[in-house]
Amino acid sequence: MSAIRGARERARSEITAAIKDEARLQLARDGAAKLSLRAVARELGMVSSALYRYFPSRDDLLTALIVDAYNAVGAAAEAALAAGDGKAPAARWTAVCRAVRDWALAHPHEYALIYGTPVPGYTAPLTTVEPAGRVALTLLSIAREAHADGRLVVRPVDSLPRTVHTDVERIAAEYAPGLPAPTAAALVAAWAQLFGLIGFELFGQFNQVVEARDAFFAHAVRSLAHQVGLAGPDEEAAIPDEAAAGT
Amino acid sequence: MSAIRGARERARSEITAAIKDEARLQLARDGAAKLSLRAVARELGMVSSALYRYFPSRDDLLTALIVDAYNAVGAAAEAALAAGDGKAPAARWTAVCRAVRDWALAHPHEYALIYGTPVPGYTAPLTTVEPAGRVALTLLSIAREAHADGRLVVRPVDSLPRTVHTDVERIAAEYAPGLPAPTAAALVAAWAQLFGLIGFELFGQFNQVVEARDAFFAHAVRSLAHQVGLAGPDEEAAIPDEAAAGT
DNA sequence: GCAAAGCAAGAGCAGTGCTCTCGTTTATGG
DNA sequence: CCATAAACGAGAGCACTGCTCTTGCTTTGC
Repeated sequence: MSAIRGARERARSEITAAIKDEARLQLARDGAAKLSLRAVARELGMVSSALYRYFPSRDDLLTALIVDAYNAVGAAAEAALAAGDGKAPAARWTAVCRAVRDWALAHPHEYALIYGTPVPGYTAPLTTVEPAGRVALTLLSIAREAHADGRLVVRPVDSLPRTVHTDVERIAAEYAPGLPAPTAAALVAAWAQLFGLIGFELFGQFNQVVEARDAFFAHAVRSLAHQVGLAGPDEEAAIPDEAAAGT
Repeated sequence: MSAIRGARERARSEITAAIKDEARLQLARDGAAKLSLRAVARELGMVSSALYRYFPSRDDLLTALIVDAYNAVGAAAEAALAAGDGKAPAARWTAVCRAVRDWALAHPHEYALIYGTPVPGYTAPLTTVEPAGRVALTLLSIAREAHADGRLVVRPVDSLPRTVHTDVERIAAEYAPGLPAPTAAALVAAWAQLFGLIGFELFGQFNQVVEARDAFFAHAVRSLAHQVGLAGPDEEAAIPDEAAAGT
């Protein structure tokens, strides 16, 4: 994918990019449901059928946009992680969460495309699974590094069901060897819950309920970090829960 | 809405119901995006333009379905709450959460309609906000009653931002007077997070990540209850794995 | 009993995704 | 160098969509 193979191939990749750009524009403006192949082609000065030389169907165009969106939010998360290098795990956690939320607020339709309702009969092709995992892996890496640095608070969780244990052990083994299963389970839950918070804010569920969006999100995300065990040593002292559990 | 005003009005309400039923059928089968007025009309043996006598536009039909869906999931939640009357707050919490999830799994497209991406340029009319609040109010009432019974564990939350405090105070004042602000804040967060968990499971984000869906959900929901402060002292020991003495 | 309102039907408009055909251009292999 | 195959753009066309308007018919209410 390096050398210039010829004028045709270069033109092809340029046109493909132009189509995606225009499609992304319309996506951001009107949403995924109103994305029209004909409108994209029209805007690009070509006829609709010509577009099918580049994307075999509307769904394939959407898939390309989905992959891009996953990569964009993943890159935002990773950048926030890298920017917070050296800081306390809890701070990095909040930074990454905030980055994801900021991206979502800035690109609501793209967010909806990947974390909202999947398009009708559409099942995500395998090309999307790797980009889709970037945010999750970013969050996971925070816990992994915190664990490696001995800064992870592993709290005695009321016994983890065995089936869940095997699920999270499999994940931990692959991406964060040594990570305690309860932490991994809490992380997966926090991961899903994070997008619950963002989705509710973005899709209007918080209207007339939560007005202080920023502060509420920050508060909730801090709570999530605590739930995972990422609470920094400074703010950890607050909560000595009633020790009412044993494995 | 009681007396039979006449044959015409009865026919009208019957046809309206038939349209909604058929639309709900197609919604469940193909999803909201593929819901076609013409197809509904065709299936009912009428011509498409006739359908506009009953619903002025496709969006209005969708709105009707949205209201129905909110009421359905709300009713499911309330039923679960009523069924668990007298039980420990945590048990009632999990029961309600489970009921919402069960409803979602049984009606994925209807769930997506109300908790997924909002339809394109669509802004929810005011008729939807009351039904939309039923699940939230059900969850809130658990905390309210637990608080009234002195079974609410109010844990010292690291200081609640003042703006968030006023938000949740407003909610508490209206629906659960006396409920501590930290609890109310935790509840709102848990509410959103609950739908994060359900959405991720339903929309495929848990594919190849979490396989033990039931157990994971139960675990996560228990954790949410604990976060809100609903963990009853008796409930704490009741785990499906080790058959300990429950309530 | 009659005017008004409600109603079903049909035609029609503008738009959609997608397919097929038809010339043209480009790249490649003999 | 040139012929063949592949890629390409344009256009017509199909089946579908939401929605509007007109035309008659039926029910309702005064």
